[in-house]
Amino acid sequence: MSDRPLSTKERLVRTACDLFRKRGYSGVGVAEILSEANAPKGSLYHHFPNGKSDLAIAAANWASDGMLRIMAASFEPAATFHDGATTFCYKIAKLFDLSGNWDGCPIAGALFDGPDNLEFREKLRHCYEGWIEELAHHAERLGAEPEAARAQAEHFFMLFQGGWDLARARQNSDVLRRLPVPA
Amino acid sequence: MSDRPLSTKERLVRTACDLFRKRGYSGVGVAEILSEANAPKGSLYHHFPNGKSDLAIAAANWASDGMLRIMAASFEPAATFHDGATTFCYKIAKLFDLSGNWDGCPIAGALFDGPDNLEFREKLRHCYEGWIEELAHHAERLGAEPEAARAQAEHFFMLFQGGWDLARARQNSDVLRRLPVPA
DNA sequence: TGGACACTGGACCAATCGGTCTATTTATGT
DNA sequence: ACATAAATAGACCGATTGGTCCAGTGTCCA
Repeated sequence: MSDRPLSTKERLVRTACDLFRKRGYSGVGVAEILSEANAPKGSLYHHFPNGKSDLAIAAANWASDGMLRIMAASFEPAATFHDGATTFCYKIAKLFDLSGNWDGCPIAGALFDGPDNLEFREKLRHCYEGWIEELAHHAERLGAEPEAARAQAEHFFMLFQGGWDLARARQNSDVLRRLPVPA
Repeated sequence: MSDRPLSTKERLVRTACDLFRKRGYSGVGVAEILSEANAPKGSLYHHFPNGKSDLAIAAANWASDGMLRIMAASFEPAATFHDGATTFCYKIAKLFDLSGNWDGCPIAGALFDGPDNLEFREKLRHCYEGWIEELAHHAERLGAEPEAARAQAEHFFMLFQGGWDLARARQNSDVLRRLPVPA
């Protein structure tokens, strides 16, 4: 929570992430990112030689790291996977509310309408797999067999992603809070 | 399965739907839709006076109706909700494979990076709620209490949407086929 | 045969797209 | 103080964006 002013590069990554989450990769122009971040065009192409797509990857990685931290903070103190999942959903729902009920998953926002570059998609897919691995790690730590842990992780991942979609469509996070209901 | 040639309007709706599912609303230009559909610009603005956004709504509605038909075909012969859900997932996975492993949900493709027009989003949200209602209807018909049926429907909807996302990220439909696992 | 209307074809438009390039300012190390 | 590099500032570019407009074509009914 430091208040030190952000560097231009950091500002670019953060605002790009915000905007991509709201309107997707193709839905946001570089001009808008630059004006929102108060940065000139030269800076963007200095820090990210490949321009928009580099920026999108940096934004996704930054957001992915943040997501992994939220996961860790939710699951580490939890007694069961279900408890951790519940905490996690509440945290995400809270952030969703703060964002004005419109921020989507930072990976999906870039992955599904980004450039049809294979390497690009592979990088973002890797973020997803990282989330699932983190979930599986906690599931295993909390008692599940390796194979079952992975299944549990994937299952929760999908439920959570779909819940995010529905919350976005409704502009209402309630559904996220009711997510990990015991069957 | 009739082979009668499609009208220009139908061709526009179908190709727009296909393209939006692959690359999202902003990711596809009208020029590309027109060339893919072999239609001149005049036809588009004749059939859809508001242009791209009208076309997107028509495409989403058309796809939504198709989805409802697949749901009906999957759940009507089913003995339990779980059976119907399994059939449904297999059908969607099959279509996903046929599409080249990249077609996303037709509603999400337009909803999440379409124009920030309120009416537009409301129309697409309505499609989602229609799917959930259809699922809830079958859940109730197959024995669930109304409230439980609705919860079951929403739960499956989210799981399914998230599964679709993951299948897309991996370009592999396997995860869809394993979806409605018994807890 | 002629008028009405649905539809097609495509030229044309201002605005925006992502990106390049160079000049200038700011920091850094000696 | 000076040299070197990092970073900023923004003019400029061709291509593409969604959209408008109108002349032409086809079709159907009077």
